[in-house]
Amino acid sequence: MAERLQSDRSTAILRGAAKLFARKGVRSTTVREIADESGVLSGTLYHYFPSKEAIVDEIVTRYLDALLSRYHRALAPAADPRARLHGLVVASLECAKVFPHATQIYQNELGYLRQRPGYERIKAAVYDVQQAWIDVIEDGRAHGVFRDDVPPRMFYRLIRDAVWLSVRWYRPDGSYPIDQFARDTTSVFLQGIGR
Amino acid sequence: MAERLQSDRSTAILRGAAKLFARKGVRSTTVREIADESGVLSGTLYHYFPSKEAIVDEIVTRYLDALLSRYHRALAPAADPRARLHGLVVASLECAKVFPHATQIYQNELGYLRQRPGYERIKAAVYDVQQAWIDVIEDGRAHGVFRDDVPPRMFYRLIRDAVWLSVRWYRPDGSYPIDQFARDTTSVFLQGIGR
DNA sequence: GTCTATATTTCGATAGAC
DNA sequence: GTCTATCGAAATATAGAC
Repeated sequence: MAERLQSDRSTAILRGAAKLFARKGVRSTTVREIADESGVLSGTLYHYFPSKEAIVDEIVTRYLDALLSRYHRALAPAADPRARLHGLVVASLECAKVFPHATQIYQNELGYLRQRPGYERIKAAVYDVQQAWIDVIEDGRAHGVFRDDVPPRMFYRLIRDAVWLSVRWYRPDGSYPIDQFARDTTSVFLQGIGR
Repeated sequence: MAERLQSDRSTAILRGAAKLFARKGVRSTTVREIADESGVLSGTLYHYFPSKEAIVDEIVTRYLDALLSRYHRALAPAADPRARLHGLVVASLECAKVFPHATQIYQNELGYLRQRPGYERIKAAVYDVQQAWIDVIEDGRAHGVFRDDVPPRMFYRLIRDAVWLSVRWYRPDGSYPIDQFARDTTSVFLQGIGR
């Protein structure tokens, strides 16, 4: 049997914590609840993580790494700004499907994380995510395929919020599969930004 | 000098609490912090409100009342679905300008409020807000001015999230005034949903 | 490596003087 | 009506047995 890179306990704790953080918020979730959800007792948590905050940081950091990795894969092959924008939407939604809880934590608790020591560690990743969108939008304007009467940052924020917040209500199922959802989202925004 | 309908202390507490709730979340805000922000000491809070939760309820209830009032004024005169959709966007953004903190609390903490006793009081108002958007969108489809290849609830959620979350980053100023912002938002979504 | 038991801190809320 | 002082509950984190 192959060795695991990470102990099962550690990942179980991260999973359980992410589920609760997403549902109730970081501050409203107690370490005892995390322990219950993970199948251990509260003291055991501190064998794997130095604090509750360290668990949040680990969840968000892993999520951002996965997101940026998908962005790079999605952006490389496509040259057309419209295809690249679609690629970012699909990559974000696929990442939200794999990490639904981390996605929700990221967009719900970013303001809270920002004013805490240790935010520097994830600050760069947050910036890179934003810049990926801005680059595509400005490129589309430069090539004349996106309208230029709306500020790029404005459009970025509109589509970002719409895509990110979908984790609050969208649940993939047979009647409305994720690829259809991604097509609809891109369709509305591409038509909205197009000229 | 005219009598005030509400004591200055009470409104000061509501203002201070809303500011902190919006920035840090309800659960992360302590009653002592609310007292500091409001210029009183913690014991005094309980002369005006029975609990911290009661303060949240009051903030959200007042906000929803103001929002629905604006919706009714905005929807009455316009018959065209496009004009009515624009009216909802403008009404929401104007309300967000007057009550920026309450707007943020509403969209950040609704999940938290939902699972608390006393949610029944605001449940109806939340439903009315949603229904106002759905009605306009379905009306636009029926009249053939909105595209019919995207589910109405899907479109409602896209535009709702984009409009509501603007309070996280949009601050009205001279270089990008609120009416321009409202026109841009409506423009993108109307072009996105149009056919 | 996991648990039991508990130390320590912080929070919401209350009591009572003024 | 406001403040001082504090209670009791709940939370994070630690100590130490096994």
